[in-house]
Amino acid sequence: MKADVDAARRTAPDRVGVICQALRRAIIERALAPGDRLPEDALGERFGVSRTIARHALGQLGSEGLVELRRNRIAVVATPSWDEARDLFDVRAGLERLVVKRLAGRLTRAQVAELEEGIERERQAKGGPEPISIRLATEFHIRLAEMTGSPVLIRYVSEIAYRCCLTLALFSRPHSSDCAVSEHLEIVAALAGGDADRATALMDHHLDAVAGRALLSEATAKPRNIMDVLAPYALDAAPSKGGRGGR
Amino acid sequence: MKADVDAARRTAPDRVGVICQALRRAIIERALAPGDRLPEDALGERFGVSRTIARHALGQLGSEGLVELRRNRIAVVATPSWDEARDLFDVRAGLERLVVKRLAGRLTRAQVAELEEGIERERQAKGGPEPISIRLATEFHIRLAEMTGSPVLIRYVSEIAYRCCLTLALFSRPHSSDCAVSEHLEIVAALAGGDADRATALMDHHLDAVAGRALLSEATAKPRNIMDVLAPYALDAAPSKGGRGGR
DNA sequence: GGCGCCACGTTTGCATGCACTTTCGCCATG
DNA sequence: CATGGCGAAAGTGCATGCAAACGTGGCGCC
Repeated sequence: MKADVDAARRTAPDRVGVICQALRRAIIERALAPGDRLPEDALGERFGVSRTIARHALGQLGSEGLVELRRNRIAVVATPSWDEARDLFDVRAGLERLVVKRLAGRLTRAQVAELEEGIERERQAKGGPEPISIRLATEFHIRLAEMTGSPVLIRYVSEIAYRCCLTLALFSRPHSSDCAVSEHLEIVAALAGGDADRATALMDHHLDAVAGRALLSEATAKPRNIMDVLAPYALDAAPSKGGRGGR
Repeated sequence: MKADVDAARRTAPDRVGVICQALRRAIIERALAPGDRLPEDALGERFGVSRTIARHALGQLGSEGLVELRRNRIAVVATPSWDEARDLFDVRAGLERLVVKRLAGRLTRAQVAELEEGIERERQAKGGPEPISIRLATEFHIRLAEMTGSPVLIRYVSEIAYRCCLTLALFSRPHSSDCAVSEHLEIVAALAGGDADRATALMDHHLDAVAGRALLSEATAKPRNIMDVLAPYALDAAPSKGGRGGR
């Protein structure tokens, strides 16, 4: 019955999902940069699982476009070309238009509050480390998608948002997410006000602006020890050191 | 370089992909119906591979939403609910609008010919077995997406088109794809003529019509999920526990 | 006769092992 | 000094083995 379900949940760690999420986070916060190598066994060792699991996780991320898988070769964090980046942002704009269309005038007071709270966190993080800002900004868009209640939309927007982060890591200049806060606020205001046209226009402009800021120059990749970078992300996933990790 | 790539291709059977494609086709042609069980070892035996590969393929299809994976349980072909079906068609319309917007007025003569040739095949198959018609109609939409040259769009449209086939298998009445041929022709004509507005309108109408024919009402649906069938009967019999399982 | 429990077969979860491929350092050669 | 080939090391591709979990049939108990 209920207890059995709970027991099943407790004994169902879904380690593949945990690793995927950890890697996604690492990518979104730029701990992992495009081109970084992700060998199966190093990954497995880091997360305390066998290659089988690590391999599965890589397969998943590969199908999401975050990781490049080539046969007989080490998986690497995807390195989108400039064209792909433009394409990504373009499709993303289309998808997020769908999101705001569904949301305009339909947000509950609680949802608006939740969004504004998130934006407040963005504002507070503005002075702090850039990766956090990027993560928070991305989470805003994903939270928006989640509020549509459409599983497909949620999946696609999340996926493409992560991939866009990847392109930002490649092409953007340092202070590229400055105005995101006010733009996010405006979008929420338009949504709360039920002005669908204004909301879509704002969202379009917002993404255009992000893409414009992002796709101007080309940055240089900086090689380093990827597995060390992963350490903090492995902490709440690996069985080592009993450090319980919520989430 | 080119030679290396070719060599890699030759020695790269990519059996996971082969199995995925086979299953996708089986689903699209209704050889596999929602709820059908897909045990790993049966699959592996059928395709001459080990469970490892079959498992990988199932994971892939699971992330595409074609297969339902529950921990420690046999994978089954996905059984979308009526709400999910509506959502699917809605998002699909949005995506395909993006496709026609990109394509309007940009199709080469060869591409138009290719599309019309495909539609001709659809017309010829009209008298034949229904699964073939469905497959051809779906391939039209996928081919359209492919012509955008946008990998993301291609992936999303393909995926969602396959999933829509699944909902058709569940909810549609026998002769539901009759008018698809003429509607497809009109869309191609509008695209070739460069009339983006008309093309999007036609595509909207087309998908609306397909969804309408398919999803007429919840009442006409013929759900195969026995538990769902029983739900109304359980209402005055069961104590409470309206809890729909899963996910 | 109905109900609950247990034990068995089936199926998945995961790790490991082996074969094959790629990569890279090293040495011989021009 | 540059270069080309070779061999070891590293890494992936895949199958198989074992343990745990699920579902089911049978049995005993009420």
